[in-house]
Amino acid sequence: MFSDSEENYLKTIFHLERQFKDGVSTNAIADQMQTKASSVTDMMKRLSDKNLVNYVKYQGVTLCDKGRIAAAAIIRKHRLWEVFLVEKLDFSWDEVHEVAEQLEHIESEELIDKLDKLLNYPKFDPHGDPIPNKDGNFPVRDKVLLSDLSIGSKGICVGVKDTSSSFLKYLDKNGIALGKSIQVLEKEDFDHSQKIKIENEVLQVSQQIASNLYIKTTH
Amino acid sequence: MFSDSEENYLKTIFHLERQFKDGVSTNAIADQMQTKASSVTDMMKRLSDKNLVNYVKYQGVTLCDKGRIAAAAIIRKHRLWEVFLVEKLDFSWDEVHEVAEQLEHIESEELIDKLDKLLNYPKFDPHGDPIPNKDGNFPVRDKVLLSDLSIGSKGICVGVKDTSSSFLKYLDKNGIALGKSIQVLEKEDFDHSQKIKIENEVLQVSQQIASNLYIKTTH
DNA sequence: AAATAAATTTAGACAAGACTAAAAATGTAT
DNA sequence: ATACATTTTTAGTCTTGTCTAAATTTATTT
Ligand SMILES: [Mn+2]
Ligand SMILES: [Mn+2]
Ligand SMILES: [Mn+2]
Ligand SMILES: [Mn+2]
Repeated sequence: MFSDSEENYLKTIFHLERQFKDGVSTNAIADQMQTKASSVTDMMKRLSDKNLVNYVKYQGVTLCDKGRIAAAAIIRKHRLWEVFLVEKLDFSWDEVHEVAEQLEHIESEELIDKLDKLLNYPKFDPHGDPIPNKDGNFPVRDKVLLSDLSIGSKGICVGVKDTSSSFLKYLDKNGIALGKSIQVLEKEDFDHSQKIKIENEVLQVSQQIASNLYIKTTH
Repeated sequence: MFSDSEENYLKTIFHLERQFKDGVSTNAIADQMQTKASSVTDMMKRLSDKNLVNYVKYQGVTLCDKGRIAAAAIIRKHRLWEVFLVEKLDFSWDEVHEVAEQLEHIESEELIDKLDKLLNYPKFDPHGDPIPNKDGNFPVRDKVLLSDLSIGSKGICVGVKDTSSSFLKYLDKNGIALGKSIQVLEKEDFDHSQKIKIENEVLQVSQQIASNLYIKTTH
């Protein structure tokens, strides 16, 4: 249907649209995709010709419905493959992204349906990110950054904002994983570090850590 | 490492080398890949520059060691993915080829190792074709075409020569599957059709069928 | 051995995607 | 409002992979 390159552009625009609701700049896309703005301009013209994006010179780009549906399908594939890699092949959550970047471009509706079934229709990927259904709708889940919780709050770890390998490995090393219970014990005014309890372990985490971990509060 | 296109050429040459031991013609490659001989010539020059094939103008092409190893790796991936699709995702053996054609180009040593492990290190794919190991060595198994067996011979179905969907569906419909026992009951001189026993069912098959089914004889 | 047929390569063109350098548009500071 | 800086687009080039048509080489006949 679409080339790998086109799919990567669509996906990137989809993600950047949250941040830049009234039009994504070619530079923003170029930065994200490690390419040049001139290359982006070329591609925007092509995607526009195919009615996948609304592109007005000098005014950035937004996805058309057709483009948004295509983007959601790619994200669905990416995240389902990530679940597969972690659940079935014992990859760790910091290793799956690169491979999923390739697998997301495999074209086969039936393959994805069967993969979805094998994985028991997961709603979230290994990083806690929502997996859209076949219609492109994303499941929603209340979540808040650990850094925004007040002392005493309890919850469950449900996602990460930063998905870099170094952050994920830090979490592994310190026994923080999705699904584990968490409680804020203390907050330090000076550097915004926190003392937290993960399951039954007490741990001190910096502001940088706390602002990249999503929690679903339990009350 | 190599582009999808380069990999497809290498794989095709590998397969055609059995048939044309002393050099595969550009036309043979073009026919197989549904492309034009002139495109093949272009690619042969590129592959030759990369020391993947030996190419002499007008004299056909053979794989270099480097090219043969690369080809085996691609075939390994293709066949492992086919096993995965059938064993884990319940694809039928006539549906897997197209998808495997795409999956074989995914680049990740670790992915294939882990897939191999998940599948319990299979030696043969759903069509009975051998899966090379990491070093590029293919397991061997004695097999002979059903059409070459004499009356009374017994064996096990171990592979198919024709992997077309129509042939595989015919086998499904008539209860012929890899692993099942088979015995030749009668052979008709006139049209070379045979009466065979599959497990406990008796069946009449044409020469065309018999010459596309591989049997491992049991005595 | 020359003539003809078939296979193969070359020449020239095209599309997708990407890059660099230059031009044009937009935004900001005086 | 004008000058300067930044962003974005355009123009021109390159690589990969493909094609058609023409030229060349090899194979087959007479
Ligand atoms: Mn990812
Ligand atoms: Mn993810
Ligand atoms: Mn196959
Ligand atoms: Mn196969």
